[in-house]
Amino acid sequence: MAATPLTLDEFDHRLLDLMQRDASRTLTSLGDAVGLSPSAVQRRITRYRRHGLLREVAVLDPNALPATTLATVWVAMERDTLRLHTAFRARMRAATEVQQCYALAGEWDYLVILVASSVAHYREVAERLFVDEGNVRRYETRLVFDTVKLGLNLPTRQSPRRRRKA
Amino acid sequence: MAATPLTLDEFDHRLLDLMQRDASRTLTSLGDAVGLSPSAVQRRITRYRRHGLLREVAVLDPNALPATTLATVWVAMERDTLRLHTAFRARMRAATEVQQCYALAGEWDYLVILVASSVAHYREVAERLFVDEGNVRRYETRLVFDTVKLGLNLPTRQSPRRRRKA
DNA sequence: TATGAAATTCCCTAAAC
DNA sequence: GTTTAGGGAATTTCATA
Repeated sequence: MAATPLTLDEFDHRLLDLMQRDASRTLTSLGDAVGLSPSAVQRRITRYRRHGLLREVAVLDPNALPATTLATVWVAMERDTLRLHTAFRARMRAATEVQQCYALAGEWDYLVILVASSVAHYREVAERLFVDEGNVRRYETRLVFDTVKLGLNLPTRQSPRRRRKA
Repeated sequence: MAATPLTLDEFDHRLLDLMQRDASRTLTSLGDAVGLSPSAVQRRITRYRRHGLLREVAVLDPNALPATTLATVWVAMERDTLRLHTAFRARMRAATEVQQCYALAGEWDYLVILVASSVAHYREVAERLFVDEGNVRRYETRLVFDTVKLGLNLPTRQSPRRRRKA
């Protein structure tokens, strides 16, 4: 999916940066910020969407929601079979409680970030996701007691922006 | 911030669920989905925003972006001083390379998810965030080589939805 | 092949009920 | 909560460099 190159110019970088912070801005406001007409902005955004580069979502503040239990889990698989990994990944993608899942290099195969409505609910989910299927050799849970920062902003440039001072 | 209770009814739960998946839907479309008029939907969304519960952001597909290096870092602090923790958290929130930061229970104090444009860039960032300040006792990095799932969807209900079968 | 300006349509927003 | 009406934004069309 989304194997298209899609060349980005400076306008694109600035637009994507702005939209990752706030996707509710109007085309006019975005255009003013980058020096483009609303039409031009809209055409570019349409292109991002068509290429599967961009989607818009609502982000909720976990602290405004009562009884939200977050947990981080590192997972080591039993064997390195492609089949087992594929099944595991499908399970992660399908589970609504899984917020994020990353394949890692090193001692642990995966990092999973889970959300549940209580610790009891978390145990239930962990049992279902990591024990019942039998592919998991070992997993370790660390409960989150505070979310310090929450976002998904990605840099769109190849190199970090130059700073005045190193 | 956002210490308001804010009672949610079934309409709210369904709306928040839909918007976490796709925030670009129109009020009419959302209203049709939950059985409410566009105006009613709009009033509710306005309320979410006023309470700081909801914001809208654009999410980019990391696989559509070349040269995106993701890394997970667990961090143990030198001492348990409130002052040191506060400073650390402020640094995490300020750094654009930090996608997420969670305070953990157990052996490690924090889990940080970082994004950089290259491994070299990552090293530079890690040096700046975890070494230069001197509050960090130990940190361990695991590079991400594949993003299996990426989202921030939170359940808004106290209990998980009942299933037909346990 | 990109742009910006104008016209149209549609949606958001705020009334009144 | 819904229906209504008005203003504003998104989208299309068009002329242009």
